[in-house]
Amino acid sequence: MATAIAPKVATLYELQTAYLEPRFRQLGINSATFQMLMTIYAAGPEVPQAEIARRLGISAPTLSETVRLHITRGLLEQIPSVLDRRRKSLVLTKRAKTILTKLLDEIQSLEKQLVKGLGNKELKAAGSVLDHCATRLEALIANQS
Amino acid sequence: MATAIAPKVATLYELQTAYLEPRFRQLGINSATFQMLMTIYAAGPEVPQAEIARRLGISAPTLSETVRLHITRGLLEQIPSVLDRRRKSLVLTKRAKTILTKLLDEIQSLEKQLVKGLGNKELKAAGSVLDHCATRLEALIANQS
DNA sequence: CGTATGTCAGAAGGACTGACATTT
DNA sequence: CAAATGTCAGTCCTTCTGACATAC
Repeated sequence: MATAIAPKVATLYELQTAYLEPRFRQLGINSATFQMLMTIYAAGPEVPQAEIARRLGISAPTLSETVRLHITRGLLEQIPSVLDRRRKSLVLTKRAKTILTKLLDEIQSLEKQLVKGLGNKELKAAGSVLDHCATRLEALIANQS
Repeated sequence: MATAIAPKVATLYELQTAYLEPRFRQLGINSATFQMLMTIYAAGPEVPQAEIARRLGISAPTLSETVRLHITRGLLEQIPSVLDRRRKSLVLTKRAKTILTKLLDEIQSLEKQLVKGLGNKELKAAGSVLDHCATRLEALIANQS
């Protein structure tokens, strides 16, 4: 069991967080904000808040509160939907997009640093193993919830 | 960049958490408690709370409060140290050790499920890649803090 | 009418900083 | 006396659940 994957993944994840967190803070956000902005951006404006909350794994009131906070910070806009007047479209401001771009650059830079010194072949092999594990786990979680 | 490691690590870590969290809860604890108990157990009784707090990355008052909480839950004992009367030794109760044993079993079971269907060779190779990345990142973080 | 959407109100958990008594 | 150890007090942030108005 010297080659156990799970603890190594946990360790590496924590290191990644430790590396990225100061960079997030320098841009005035934290990783929760980053995740929310990414999710909203990926979802597009017609996905209702309830669905965004579900994807983020938080409650609707929590997202509501967080959205309000980020509107005052100039990162989000909330526009009444024309399709369904109960809904409010969430849109990233220009400033939010700029921040997101910089963070994605940071993540790409992290990746480059990570794999420096590794061959393309072993990288691909490791990626396959991680994908395999993720697929196995997804199935496990789905089968018992 | 189709083989980027960092996001795969993040995904797998989140899946691991999603898998383990219900098992933690079933035993009446959360992952923060698990980490604390593991750290205390690994440190032994003569390591002062201040050092435990440092290893956990939390402040001394926070640990103090958490310790108090876990004493009332019957998971920790706090014994005045004979070496230094300022210090208080932290010791896991029998119940805490039982819970920890069960959780370590769960983690081992997770690992077995994860790697099912993978060869020993590719597992070892993937482990090496993860170790390599962790080492690189540790160096990066150390060099700029 | 029943359901979906977003928000308000109140409460709980977990973390921090600053001040402090005790011991080294 | 200065430093280390653990704790108290007060505060902040984040999240939750339950209740609610509005729209479908």
